[in-house]
Amino acid sequence: MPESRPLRADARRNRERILRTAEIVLARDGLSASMREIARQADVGLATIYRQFPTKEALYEAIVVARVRALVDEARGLADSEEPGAAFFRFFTRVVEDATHKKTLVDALTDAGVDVKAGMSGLSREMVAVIETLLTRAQQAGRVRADVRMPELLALLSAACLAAERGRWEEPLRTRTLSVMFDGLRGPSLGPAPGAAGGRRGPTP
Amino acid sequence: MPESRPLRADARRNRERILRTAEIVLARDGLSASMREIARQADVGLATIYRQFPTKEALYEAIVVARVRALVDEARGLADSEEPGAAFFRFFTRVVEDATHKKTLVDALTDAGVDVKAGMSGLSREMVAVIETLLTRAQQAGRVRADVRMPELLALLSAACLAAERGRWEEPLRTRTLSVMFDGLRGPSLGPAPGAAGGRRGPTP
Amino acid sequence: MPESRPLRADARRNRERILRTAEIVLARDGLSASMREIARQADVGLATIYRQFPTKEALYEAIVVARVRALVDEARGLADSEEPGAAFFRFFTRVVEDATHKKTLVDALTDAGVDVKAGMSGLSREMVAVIETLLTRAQQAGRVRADVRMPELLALLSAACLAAERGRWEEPLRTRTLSVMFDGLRGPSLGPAPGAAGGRRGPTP
Amino acid sequence: MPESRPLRADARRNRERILRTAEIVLARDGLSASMREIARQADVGLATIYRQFPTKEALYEAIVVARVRALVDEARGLADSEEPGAAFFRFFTRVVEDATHKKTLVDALTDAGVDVKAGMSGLSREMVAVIETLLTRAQQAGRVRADVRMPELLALLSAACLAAERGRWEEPLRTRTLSVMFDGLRGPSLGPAPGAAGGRRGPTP
DNA sequence: TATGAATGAGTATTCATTCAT
DNA sequence: GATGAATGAATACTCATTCAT
Repeated sequence: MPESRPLRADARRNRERILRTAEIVLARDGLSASMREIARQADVGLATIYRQFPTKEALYEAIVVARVRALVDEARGLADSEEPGAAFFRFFTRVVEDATHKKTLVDALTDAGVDVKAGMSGLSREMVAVIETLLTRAQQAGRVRADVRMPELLALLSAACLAAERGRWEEPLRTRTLSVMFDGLRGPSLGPAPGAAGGRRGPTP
Repeated sequence: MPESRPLRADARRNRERILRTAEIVLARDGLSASMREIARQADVGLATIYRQFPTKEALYEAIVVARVRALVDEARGLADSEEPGAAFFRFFTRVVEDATHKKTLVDALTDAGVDVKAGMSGLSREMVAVIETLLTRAQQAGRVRADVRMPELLALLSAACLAAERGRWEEPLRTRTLSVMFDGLRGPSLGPAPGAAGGRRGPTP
Repeated sequence: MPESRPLRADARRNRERILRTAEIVLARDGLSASMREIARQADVGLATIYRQFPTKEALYEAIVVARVRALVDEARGLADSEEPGAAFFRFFTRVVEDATHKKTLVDALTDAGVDVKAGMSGLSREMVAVIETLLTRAQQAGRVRADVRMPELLALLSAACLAAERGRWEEPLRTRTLSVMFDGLRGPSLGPAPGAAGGRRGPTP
Repeated sequence: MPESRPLRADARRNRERILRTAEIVLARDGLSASMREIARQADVGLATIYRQFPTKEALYEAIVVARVRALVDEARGLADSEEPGAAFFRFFTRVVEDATHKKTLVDALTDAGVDVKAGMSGLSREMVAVIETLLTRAQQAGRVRADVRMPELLALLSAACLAAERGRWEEPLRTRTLSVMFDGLRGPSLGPAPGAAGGRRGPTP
C-alpha cells in the first residue's frame, strides 16, 4: 500500500488547513455546508480543495477517517489496561464526548459493517475490532455482563453519539445519561435501590 | 360560513395521499427530499401540495404532528394502567418501533423544550407531560429507579429513536438493545450475573 | 351588435363587484396583482371571475374600457362649452388626475392607434376623436397655438399620465407641472418674464 | 491582496456581454424579463450572471447606474457652457433620446429623492445636483423662466422619458413634443402667435 | 500549481387557468 | 351558476463540480 508520493510541503500545509477548517464549518453548519464556504473560511481557492479531495464526500470522509483513527489509537492504548472495566467505559465516554462537539462522526459507527465507503471500510473494521477487544476484556473481568454482544453495543454507542451530536449533551446531562446506559451494560439490576437514598453515581468507570 | 369548513372530498383524499407519500419519501431520502419528488410519487401536481401545505416545513410539521399526536394518545391510554412499570417500558418500546420505520419523529423529542415551531410547541409539551406521568408512576411502583429525571430519560429515548431510524434496528437487535437500556433504567446492578448462565431476557415489560 | 343576452341580476351584481374591487387592487398592487387576490378581496370565487372575464387581460381591459368611457362622456360634455380653451385644459387636467389615483389608464392613450386590443379599438378612436374636437375648438378660439397637432398632444397627455401614475403627483406638484405644459401649448413665449416678479399662475384653464 | 482586484479578462468580457444583452432584453420585454432569458440571449450560463450580480435587482441597478453615470458626465461637460440655455435644453433632449431607445432609465429620475436603493442613492443625488446647476444657469441667463423649480422640472423630464420609452417617440414626434415643453419652460406665452404664420420651430436649443 | 470563473442540474415557490363538485 | 381544488409552466436563486488563466 504505497501512500502515493509524499505531498509537497505547501500542499500538505493546505491539506491540513482545509481539514481543520472543514471540521469547524461542518460542526457549525452541518452537512449542508457548502464547499465555497469552506474554501472561504480556509482562505484557499475552491479548486485547491478539489485538488486534494475529488469530491465533497471525499472531504467529509477524510475528516471522519482522521477522527476515527485518533479514536482507534486511543482505544489501542486502553486495550491492555490493567483495569479493563474502567478502560471500556472510559472509551465509550470518550467517543460520545467527541460526537458532542464534532458532528458527523457517527456515520462511521452507524454504518459499521454495512455499506461503508472504500476509504472507511478497513478503518471501520479496525474500530470494531478494538472495541470488541475492550468489551471482551471487560466482560472477562466481570465488569460488563457476559451476554452483551457487539451489535447491541454498537447500537448503544451510535445512539449515544447521534443524540449527543444533535442534542448538544452538555454536562451534567451527558454523565447522567451515560450512567443509565452503563448500569444497563453492567447487568440486570435486582430492582431499583429500595431506599434510593444515595445521590447519583457517575458512570463509575 | 364556518371558519374552517370541512375539506372537499377530493381535497381530503389528496391531503391524505400527500401525507402518506411524503412520509415514505422522507423515510427514504431524509429531510433533503424534494417537493417535486414527493409530488411525483403521490401522483399529484406540485401546486396541489402547496395548496394544502404552504411550505415544505409545514408539510414536515404536519407529518410529525400527526405521528406525535398518535403516540400521545397511546401514552394516555397507558397512563392509568394497573402495571405502571409495564406501561412505561411498553411506551418506550412503541416510540422506538415507530422511529424505526418512520423517520423524523425524532425532532419532536430532541427539540423538546427548545425552539419548537408554533404548531408543535403545545403538542410537544403534551408529549413531555404524559411521558413524565408514565415515569413517575413507574417510579412509584418501584419499577424504575427513583433518581432518573426527565432530561436523561428524554435523552435516552431520542438516542434510541435516532439510532433506530438511522440504523434500521430490526429484531432481534431492537429488543436486545432496549433490554440494556431498560436494565439501566431499573437500577444499578449488583455486578454482572456471576454465572451469566441464563440466556437473555427481553425488555421485561 | 346585439349585446348578447342581458345578464342575470346576480351575475350583474358580481360583475360590478369584481370590477370595482379589481380597480382598487390594481391601483394598490399594480399589474402584478394576482387573480386570486382579486377574488379574495371581492369575496367571490375564483372561477366566478373567469366566467365573466375569460382572461386576466380581459379583466384589465374591461376596467380600462369603463374608465375611458367615463372620460369620453365627460369630454363630450365639454365639447360644446362656450369656453373652448377652458374646456380643453380642464379635460387634460381631468385625465391626469384620473391617472394619478387609478393606474393603468395610460395604456389606452399610449397605444392609441397602435396595437389596441379588439375591445378597445373602437373606444380608443372615440377618445381620440373627442380630444381632437376639444383641441380644434380651443385652437379656433385662439387659446391653443395653431400648430399643435394630435400626435404631440397625445404624447404630452400620456407623458403626464405615466409620470403622474408612477410618481404620485400630488398637489401642488401636479398643478405646477401642468402649468408649464399648458404654457407651452398656448404658444411660444416671448422670453421668460423679465422681472419674473409675479408668482406662479395655475394652469389658467 | 487588493480589496477589489480587477476582474479577470474573461470575467470582464462576460460582465459586459451580460450588461449589453440585459439592456436589450429589458428594452424588449420590460422589467418582467426573466434571468434565464437574459442568460440564453447572452449565451452564458445562468449562474454566470449570478456570480456578477447577486440578484436580479442588482443587475438592473448596474445597468441603470452605468447609464445614469454617462448622462451625469455629459451633463457636467455642459455645465459650464457659455450658452446655458442651449446647454440646458440640449441635456433635456439627450436624456429623452436615451430613454427612447433604452428602457428603465426612468426609475433613476422618478425615484429621485425617494427610496432609492443603496447603489443609486449617491448617483441619483449627483444627477439631481447637476441638473439643478444647468437649470439655475439657464435661468440666470434668462433662458428659462425664473419660477420653475426642481420638482416640476424632474416631473416633466421623467414624464417625457416614460412616454418616450413606452411610445417609441421617433422623429419628428420627439422634437415636436419637446418643443411644446420647452416653450412652456421658457415662460408664459402672450397668447398663441396670432398669425401662426410661421412653421414650427424645433426645440430652439 | 493554485485560483476563481463558468456551468447545468436542481430547489422552493407562485400564478393564470381549467375542471370536478 | 358558483365554487375552490388541481395543475403545469415559469421564476429567482444555489451548489457541486469542471476548466481556462
